[in-house]
Amino acid sequence: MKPTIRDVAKMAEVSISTVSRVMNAPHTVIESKRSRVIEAIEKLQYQPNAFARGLIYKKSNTLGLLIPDIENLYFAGVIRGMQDACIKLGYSLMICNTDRDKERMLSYIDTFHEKQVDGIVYASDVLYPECYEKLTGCRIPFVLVSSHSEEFDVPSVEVDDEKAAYDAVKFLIELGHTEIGMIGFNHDNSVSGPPRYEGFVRALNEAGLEHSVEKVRYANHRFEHAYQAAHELFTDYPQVTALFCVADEFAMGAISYLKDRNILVPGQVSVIGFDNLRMSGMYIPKLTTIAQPIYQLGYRAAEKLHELLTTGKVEVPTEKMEHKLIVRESSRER
Amino acid sequence: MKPTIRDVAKMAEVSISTVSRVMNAPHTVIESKRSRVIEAIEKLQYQPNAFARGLIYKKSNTLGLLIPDIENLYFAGVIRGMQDACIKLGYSLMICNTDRDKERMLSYIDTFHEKQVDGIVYASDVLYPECYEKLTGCRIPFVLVSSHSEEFDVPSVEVDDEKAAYDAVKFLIELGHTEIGMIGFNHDNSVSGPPRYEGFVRALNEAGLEHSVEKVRYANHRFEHAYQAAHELFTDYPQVTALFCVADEFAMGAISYLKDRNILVPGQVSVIGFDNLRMSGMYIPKLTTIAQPIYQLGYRAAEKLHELLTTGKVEVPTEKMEHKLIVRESSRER
DNA sequence: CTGAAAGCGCTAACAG
DNA sequence: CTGTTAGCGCTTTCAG
Repeated sequence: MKPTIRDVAKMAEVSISTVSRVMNAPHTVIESKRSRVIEAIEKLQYQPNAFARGLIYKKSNTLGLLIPDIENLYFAGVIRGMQDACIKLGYSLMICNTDRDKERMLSYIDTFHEKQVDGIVYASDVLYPECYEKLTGCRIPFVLVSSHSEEFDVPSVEVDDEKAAYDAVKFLIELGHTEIGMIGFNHDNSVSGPPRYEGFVRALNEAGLEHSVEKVRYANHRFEHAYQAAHELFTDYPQVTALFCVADEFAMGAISYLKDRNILVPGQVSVIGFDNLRMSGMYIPKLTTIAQPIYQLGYRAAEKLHELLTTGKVEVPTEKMEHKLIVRESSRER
Repeated sequence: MKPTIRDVAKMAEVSISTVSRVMNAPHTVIESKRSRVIEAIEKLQYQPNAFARGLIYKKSNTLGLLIPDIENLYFAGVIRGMQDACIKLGYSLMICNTDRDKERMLSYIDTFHEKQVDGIVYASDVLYPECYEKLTGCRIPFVLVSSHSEEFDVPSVEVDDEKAAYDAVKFLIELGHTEIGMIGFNHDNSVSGPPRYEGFVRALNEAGLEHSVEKVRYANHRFEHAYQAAHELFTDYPQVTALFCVADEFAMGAISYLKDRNILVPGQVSVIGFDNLRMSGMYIPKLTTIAQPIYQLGYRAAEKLHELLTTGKVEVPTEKMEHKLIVRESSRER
């Protein structure tokens, strides 16, 4: 059996409250006893039982994270940021992969509830009403990252998707391109899909390139789908010379397709991505992209949740972080 | 306040033991009361408190995972497998990113201990004696994945690294290459580093290519380092025409270097990787590689840990899973 | 079939 | 400064 506070007390020949005190308010216990207790703790490798503590404090010092796909480099970066923030703030982290499946989310929320996580970061997925209801029903505080909600009033951290997409497309236009295509996220199961499309449209309109508005195909978060989407797009519009992809993974899928078709990037087609994944500078060609502060997004989300947990509210409920254009090799003047 | 068993009991007008019974042994309570209780549970959105339960059962139904780098696609795949197994087996998962830092591991083990995880999967890192001591001191059962230990007797799941490396290099040799280089893991902080090097050497020796044995450079798990390692290797041995990389990420880094130097892959140099990451088929050129059953490795590790937890031992303590050569575009006959 | 009561490991008054 | 004691929310005998 694992040693309990009683074992420590016995070994140190003090009462259990004294042991408890050396753990929670060391200076209130006389040196002689304190050192005996500390010694006993070390000898027994004693660790206070988090269940018993949780029962009293009604806190688990654990945060839950609901994330669509851990195998996506974007989310892996977010997790890393969150985890570092959690270390700083004293939380453990429970990560759940939702696969964008609503049932799975709902069931994970139940688990989180049962395990008494102190709060949840809800990443990227659209905030389904059912999830919102359940979360508020359980009274679990939560924040959104890489997402936001029009319907509900929930703190969030993200980039300005519309503006970022606009900047990307504007860059392509300034390069002299007039036939511009896009590979976007489906609008029905993504929250950044619509604003990124709007940014695309705004840049086009501003440049009088309305005719390109229809050169859009949608893909489902993984590069295989982007490969396929690129195939459809270039079959329908072979005249396209520049492509805006709403994710670096899509850019890689599209470039892979173009390569298979022997179309040169950036020789014949310029491609710009979105995210600036860890590997984007290593792709061939190196990806021009809109960088998101991925790590910081995760970090800030955890901080925000912590703020909500400790003060009951957040100063800046919806926060937009800066994006940045990074020009590398996959784009070129027309 | 979250509702407790008392609230449910009150609403259903029964005692708390009856409520407890409908949750744990529904058939032992009469239908009329049972339905009242169930109704109350739903109305209150009641979830039993895992702390209280844990205190009694001395189980958390939570597994811990110690992983070097969540941003590495390889580990992301392992996690995915583990998580699916955990769902099947009824565990939650607590993932911690060690960054290969021993202090960090030790501190995470303390956290796991305190949170009373039922068991731990220790991924890939070398099993430091300090960690082993602590883990056994805490009496937390654990298994290794993508790793093993010579020193200690711990269950493990991995591939046969020596054989896999041998197969990779043999493939290169059969392609007619005689000047073969390698980019490996440092031997001092990786467990698969040495066996993969040995496989390389064995294949070379078997073919009478001993002169290539020294054409090795080491890199530190990320492609930037592999890029640098490739630089050093090709500066010292420009005659190399085939390269064995012990990770796909290394292969990407090396190819990226070669590309920057205008050396064609596979035209002038053939490259073979290791892992078969999710993105390896999307790289340019598509990577020839040794596939590991990444997802299954994670899945099996969780199953093995579960076996250890429930039966107290494992049937097959050290398990090797099958690897497989996948030929794509980055390799070619000499 | 059901309720009362003990107790899991710990903390927090409360006396001394 | 320190020991005793009453719970935290739940499960589990033990009577009835």
